[in-house]
Amino acid sequence: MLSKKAKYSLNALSFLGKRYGDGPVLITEIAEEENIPRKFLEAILLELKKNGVLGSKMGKGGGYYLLKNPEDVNLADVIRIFDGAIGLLPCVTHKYFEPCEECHDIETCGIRFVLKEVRDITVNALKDRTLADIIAEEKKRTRRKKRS
Amino acid sequence: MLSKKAKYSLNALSFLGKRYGDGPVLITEIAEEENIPRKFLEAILLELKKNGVLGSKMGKGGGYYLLKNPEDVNLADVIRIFDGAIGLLPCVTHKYFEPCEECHDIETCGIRFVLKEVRDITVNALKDRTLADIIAEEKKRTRRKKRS
DNA sequence: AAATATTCTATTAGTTCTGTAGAATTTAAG
DNA sequence: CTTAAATTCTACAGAACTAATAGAATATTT
Repeated sequence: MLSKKAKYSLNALSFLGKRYGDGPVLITEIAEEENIPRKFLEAILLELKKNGVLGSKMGKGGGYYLLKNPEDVNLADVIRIFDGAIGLLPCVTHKYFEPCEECHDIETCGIRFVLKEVRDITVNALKDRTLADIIAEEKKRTRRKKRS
Repeated sequence: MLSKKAKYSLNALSFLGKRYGDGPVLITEIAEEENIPRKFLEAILLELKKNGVLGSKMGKGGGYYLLKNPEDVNLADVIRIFDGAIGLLPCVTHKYFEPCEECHDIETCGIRFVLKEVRDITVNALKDRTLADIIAEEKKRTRRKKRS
């Protein structure tokens, strides 16, 4: 399961994705529109900035904005910022690698091998999907709903 | 990431899978062999029994044993027992379904649709893999290592 | 009856998660 | 150069969850 931070970050990024190229957007506006606690959102946006996803402008007329095109922001990268590794065990990740204490031999561990396959499948699925997909899907469904 | 309970359960089940058909195995033996805290393992095995994965026998000569063939125990079912839903959001699961509080409209939510796709991919990968795969992989790697 | 195991009930220390409060800093505009 | 409007930084706190332990109760075999 995603943490609230990771989930809220997807909400905020989708919102900023729709505004891509329009200049800074206020934290308050994002918070109100996406139903995210204002102060909590502050920390989230700051973290996204530190990780090179968002840019910001301080002072009057300031706010946050997406740095990259929505189709260049994949979900694996975003989720990892807040929730860390996507794999189910530390020993099947690259960045957060750590051997299990209880493991006899990491080289022959069957659990590790099988869960590594699962990790690769999931990570690839998340890497293949971007903010642009989320935005496009929402637009498609909204249109379809309005027509009926 | 898997909880310790889920991880330990895979260790214990792999161990019991190798003993499938040999009758009850002592908690203590599993705990020692798999480096799992004895008392903690008790709770895990009991949970696996309540979920129809293991059988047990009390008293002298008792212990735990796998009820089904290792190739009929898939990883999705095991993981769900301890860690609940595999999907990244409550709104993309069946059993643990719950709408997000912050969501405007669950029917048009793009995040939901995209993460539902990812969920299905991951769940299918876990359903396709069983205790038999873990055991076979471990044997293969142990043989290969011994030869060299 | 004794020995051996599982089963049940409670508890606890530590960590993480979600969220809040308030002060400090930066920027734009008048 | 002052004021208003923003982000940024530091600190904290309650709630929930995790990992693990302790001990008594129950069941089974010999």
